[in-house]
Amino acid sequence: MPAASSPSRRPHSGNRRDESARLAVLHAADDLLVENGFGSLTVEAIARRAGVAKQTIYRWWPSKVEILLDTLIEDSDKRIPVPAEKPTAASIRRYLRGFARFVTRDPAGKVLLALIAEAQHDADTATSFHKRYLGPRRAREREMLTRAIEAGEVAPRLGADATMDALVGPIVYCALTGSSLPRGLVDTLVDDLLRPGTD
Amino acid sequence: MPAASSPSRRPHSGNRRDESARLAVLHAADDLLVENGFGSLTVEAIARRAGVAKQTIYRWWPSKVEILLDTLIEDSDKRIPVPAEKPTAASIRRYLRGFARFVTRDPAGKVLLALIAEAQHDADTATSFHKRYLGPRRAREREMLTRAIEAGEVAPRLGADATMDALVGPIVYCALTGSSLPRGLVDTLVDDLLRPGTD
Amino acid sequence: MPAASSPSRRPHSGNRRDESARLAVLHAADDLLVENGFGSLTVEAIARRAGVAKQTIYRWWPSKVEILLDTLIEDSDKRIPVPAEKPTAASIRRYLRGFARFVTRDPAGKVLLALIAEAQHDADTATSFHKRYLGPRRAREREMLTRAIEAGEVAPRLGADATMDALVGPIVYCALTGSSLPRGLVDTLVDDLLRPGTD
Amino acid sequence: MPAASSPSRRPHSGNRRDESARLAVLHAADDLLVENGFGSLTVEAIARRAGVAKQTIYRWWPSKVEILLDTLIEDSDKRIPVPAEKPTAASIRRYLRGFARFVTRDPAGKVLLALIAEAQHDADTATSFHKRYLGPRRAREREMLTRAIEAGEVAPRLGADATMDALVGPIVYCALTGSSLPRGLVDTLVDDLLRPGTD
DNA sequence: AAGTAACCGAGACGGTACGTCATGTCTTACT
DNA sequence: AGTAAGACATGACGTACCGTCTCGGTTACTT
Repeated sequence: MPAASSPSRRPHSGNRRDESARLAVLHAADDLLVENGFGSLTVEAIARRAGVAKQTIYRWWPSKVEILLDTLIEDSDKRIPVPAEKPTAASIRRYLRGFARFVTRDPAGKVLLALIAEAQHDADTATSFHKRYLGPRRAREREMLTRAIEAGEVAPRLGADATMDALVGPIVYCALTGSSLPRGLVDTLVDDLLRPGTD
Repeated sequence: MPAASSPSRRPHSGNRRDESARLAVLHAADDLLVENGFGSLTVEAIARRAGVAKQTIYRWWPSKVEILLDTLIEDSDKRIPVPAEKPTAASIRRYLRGFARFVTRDPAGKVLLALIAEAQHDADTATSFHKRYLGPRRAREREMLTRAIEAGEVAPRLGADATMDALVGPIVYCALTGSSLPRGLVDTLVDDLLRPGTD
Repeated sequence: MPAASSPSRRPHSGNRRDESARLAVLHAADDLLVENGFGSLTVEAIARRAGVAKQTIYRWWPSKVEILLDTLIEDSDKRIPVPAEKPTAASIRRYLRGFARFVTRDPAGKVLLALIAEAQHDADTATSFHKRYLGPRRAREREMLTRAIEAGEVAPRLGADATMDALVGPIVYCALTGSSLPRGLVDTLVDDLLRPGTD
Repeated sequence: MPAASSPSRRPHSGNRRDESARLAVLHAADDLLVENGFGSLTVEAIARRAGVAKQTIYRWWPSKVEILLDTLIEDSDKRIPVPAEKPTAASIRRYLRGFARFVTRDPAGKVLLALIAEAQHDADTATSFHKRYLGPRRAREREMLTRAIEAGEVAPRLGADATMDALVGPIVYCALTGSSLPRGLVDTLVDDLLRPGTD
């Protein structure tokens, strides 16, 4: 064996940002959050787990919250995209069920809960969370619902935003309190609040 | 009588627990939470603000979370008692409006949000929060709703617990996301989910 | 078993100083010093061990050092009294051998070493130690030596105080450094420094 | 030249140990010991005085005793080196006088006394003190004396170690008890115990 | 081909807060 | 009045992370 490689070293790319380091940080943060909870999620632990220097984290992310936001945005775009084309009552119901599964059973859902929580503790987190995640997502949800209303698919008594809150709120609340989602909750909410089709 | 009292000293009561110290801690914690948020709520700051030794805090509370739980329990028993006698559709509506006001406008409501949040970050907090606050409160809410159902005041399609989650969830969710509660949300929820009388 | 007494309780006497408490404190301090060293000798530990309230200690002794001084004075008067009547070269030699044994092997000797040590760390200890122990003892030793010189028993080249320092110093130094006393050290010191009888 | 140097900032050296921090700690410890005594020498005070974070101290020293040992070793190598080459009766006398001055008058000598004292209170200190300071120093002193004996410069009746104890003991003892060293003590000890030349 | 610039792991640094321990003062209730 | 019990304010302990900094070393773009 020549001098070619030190044994267990991830080689980095030199001049440009090291994509493998970025991914390692994202995954380390996610894993640690799921394993030990946000409370013991520290930048030093992420760096250790990712095999990355602390400074590499601080170079690219202003705080651990932004790391989690990055993972959350990627994951929720992948797992629970907001239906965009021609939404029907059925597709909304499907979306809410997907959201409920994401938030109660998917490890990635823990990140969302943790960020909602941290936003209570820290104003910067709240700002970032709204600007980067919640705002855009709500906009797409509102559009989905508005189109459905215009198409006559659903006819809620409340405005689009308030209706989404009334639908999503119980799901998030159950997830936050650790209660398993009661059977039929999503369906009943959809039936009672969207009054699909008729009155 | 010359040396009767040294001027600026809160005398403590000796062998028994100092009630004034207990209250000072509770209020200091509450004030600091409202002023600076949970993120910068430290035991040292509480002790400073309360004019109390750190050890006095650790003697009586295992963590700052338990301090907040104490204030929350006292405050919410005072401000938003669960109606006990002969609940009607109207009293339930009134209770939910009170709860919404508590959680969105009352400083003491911040404590509830902070504890829901911290329960996401720390398992011990979750346990304590459920055992000492959420469990008992939910039990009383369930009883309230069950009695109203038995009395024919309301007729929800879901079970008592699920119905409470569907009613309370949106309120808490709006508070957590900092959105102001949409006009008419509580009323619509009551109307659509409790189906008072029949349909 | 009458109703007279709770089982393992030393009853206290009410109005006058409780002699049994005094002795319990003295013995507890001594025992703890020998068992764990001065470093972990605390007033609270003494109180626990003696089965006595902390305040009872503070009422009668200004510090733990004074407790140790009390035990040291009683013990060294008992174990290594300074020969008073008609001192001879032989009785001085015997005294020094006794002192050496006390300081290297007797548990009570540990108290002397601890107080010499603590006197380096704390000025009040130094003052108290000199006033209550070292001063009086040195006075008696000087008198012993002076009488022996006047009687022609010994003829040191140095003054009485300096000679005692030269005799006692090596013994204490060996004890402090934990070295076992070299064979023949005391005898050689006596022979070489006191030049008994002749020149 | 505007940004040439930020004025009052001790820049630290990055990856490697900061030598100026090391020295600041050493001097702070030394100064505080001399000013206030070992009793009020705390790690926090050292850190404050040195302008250093407490953790920087704990990173490099396991306890304040080791800090003092470092200063003692450096200082006594500088101030009272053990004569190595061809020791004579005169050089031994000179060494003892230097040692006496060090221990009674030099501020650095206080460190030696404090460590001898602390070794009585704490077993770890005793171990460290012997291994790092007393052992090596005694070895060099023994060698000095052995060579002088072999060269016929001196002829003590005791072994080399015991003789050194008999010479050094009184000096240390006087320093510990705060008595000023009696005039002629060192000379008389040398004369009577080393019996230089003949008998 | 040599020089430069941006990235990387490593880790020391000054800080803040943690939760624990001992201090010496104080009050209560009992004997 | 002396005592056991124990709460209290104070302050040091040693630990864990924070976010900033500098070090050497490694590519990959210049020139």
